[in-house]
Amino acid sequence: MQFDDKVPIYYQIKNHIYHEMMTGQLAAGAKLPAVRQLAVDLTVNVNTVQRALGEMIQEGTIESQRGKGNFVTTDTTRIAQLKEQLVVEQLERVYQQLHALNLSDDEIITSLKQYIEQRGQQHD
Amino acid sequence: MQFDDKVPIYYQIKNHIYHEMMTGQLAAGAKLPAVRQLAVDLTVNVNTVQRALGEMIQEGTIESQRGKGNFVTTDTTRIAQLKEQLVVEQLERVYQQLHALNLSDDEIITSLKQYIEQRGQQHD
DNA sequence: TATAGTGTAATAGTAGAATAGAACACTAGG
DNA sequence: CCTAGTGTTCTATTCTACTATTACACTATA
Repeated sequence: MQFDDKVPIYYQIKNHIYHEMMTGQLAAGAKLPAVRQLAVDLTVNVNTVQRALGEMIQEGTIESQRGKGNFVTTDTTRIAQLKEQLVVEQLERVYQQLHALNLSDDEIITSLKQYIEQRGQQHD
Repeated sequence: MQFDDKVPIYYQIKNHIYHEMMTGQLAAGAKLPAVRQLAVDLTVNVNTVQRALGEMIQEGTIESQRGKGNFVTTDTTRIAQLKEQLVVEQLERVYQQLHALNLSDDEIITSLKQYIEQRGQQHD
């Protein structure tokens, strides 16, 4: 896996797993790959995986069963809340950053629209 | 100054200075505060300031004059390009992140609009 | 020419992230 | 009961960001 060295790997692993949860690759109640397998897949150490999972267990995002494995919570409401929270965090950050670059509210929206339009022409 | 411990301080200092350049607090050709003063203002070590400035000097964003000080480049085209680049970087990142959370192009734009609208009602 | 203000560089030490490796605890199935 | 698969924990080590401190190089000016 590709990592941005500007941000801790364990943090990026959390986002990676969130991604799979939100896209349905990891449905509610699903069993995650074994920590040692995850470590291999992500080309990362087991302890780093464990650190990421540890935080997600604290959050209630996943549930750990010793000897069995780690499982996505079956609480779909919890997952929906999590998604909303993650989206808002992203929006807050980009808004703050673009505002700091002196873009007005309208300019922020417009520039995003333009970016997506141009992107649509070139890719996908 | 407030720092996010998920990203290197020297990196956040660069953004801080970019911010002041884009908002005109640091106009083209303007002299930056002395590195030791910046260190005090940002409650950070001189070497950390120097690391941030060093990268900006490499970029051509600021110019260093030994014994005199550091100055914002007078090349306004360069500054405009930099701003465009920084904006696009932010857009790319938020697009990728929200896309990873399974939001469609339209949902991304809509959610940003909603966020800004709600924000406008509560703040400022 | 002396001094204060500036950028630059080097050293040494601290803390946190990440790694490697081993050991321990629990579960399921033969 | 044994074994394989699982999560959990611990120690030691490496690397990088950051800090603290000092010294050096250059500029302007009194």
